[in-house]
Amino acid sequence: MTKIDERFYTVPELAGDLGITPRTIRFYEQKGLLNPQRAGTTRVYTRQDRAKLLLILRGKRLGFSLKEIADYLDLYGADPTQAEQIKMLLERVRERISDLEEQRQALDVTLDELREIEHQSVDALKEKGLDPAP
Amino acid sequence: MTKIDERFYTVPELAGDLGITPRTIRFYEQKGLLNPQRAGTTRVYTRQDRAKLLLILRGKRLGFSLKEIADYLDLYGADPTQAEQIKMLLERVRERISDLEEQRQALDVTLDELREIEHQSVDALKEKGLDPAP
DNA sequence: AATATAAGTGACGTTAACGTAAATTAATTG
DNA sequence: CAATTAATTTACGTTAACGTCACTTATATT
Repeated sequence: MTKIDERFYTVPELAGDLGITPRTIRFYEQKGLLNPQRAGTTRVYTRQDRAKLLLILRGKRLGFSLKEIADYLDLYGADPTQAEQIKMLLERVRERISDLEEQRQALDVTLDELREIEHQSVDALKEKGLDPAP
Repeated sequence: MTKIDERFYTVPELAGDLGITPRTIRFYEQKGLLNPQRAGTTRVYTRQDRAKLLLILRGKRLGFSLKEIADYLDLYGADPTQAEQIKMLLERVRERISDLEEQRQALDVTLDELREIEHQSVDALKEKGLDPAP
């Protein structure tokens, strides 16, 4: 048993697969988010590395900063039970949710104000006998 | 008649009133959004200038870039009928509305995904006999 | 006039997340 | 082994909207 699946990836390969640029992957490493092995100078990524990169991209999509993602990943592997990791994740996720809910509120307020301006503009143009092209 | 209300403002005064810093006001001028008169080297703002600044701040609140605001303000005074100005405003406002509505959609999708993660995290902690502190 | 206060100026710094270009090194292929 | 291709490194650039700091100039007060 434990015949491990030995599929390796290179930077351009991962970049192509995941729709990002090589520069981005190296940038993440520079920021401490990835630590691939090397074959000479060439980076070699395992499937775990790839999974980690996917986690990073997901975090980004969800609006976390690279710093936050890095903090989270630091618990990765340093926590056998993963309980701390999950707790921290939960905390951040809840923070993020509340941020976004706030943003949503603000966005709705802004939308209302913009619609009001739209309305007024249309009225003003009508009074000049012009067509606002709705 | 036409006894004009001659109230003038200075940079720090406006800044204090409007809750921004003097540097910001000078920055706006540097970007061509304001053109106050001078008494020697000191900037002197009329009530019109103040109104213009309020317009700028409102535009910012609504999410327009300084560039967009500048473009808009350029029509100010260069358009006797103001029809063009209103048309352009309407166009930008509609663009902005549609941007924001899109953002709102994306935000809702993100929120859903985050809530899903929250849910999973809570479950995972429960299985370890830990309290997720809801 | 000397000092103090206020206003202005110019240059540079900040933040985030990379992009770009040029120069190097390494690996592969004929 | 020479040439090509691939990967890396290094350094600097980008964007937006200002903030900071160190001076310099101007006005006001004593």
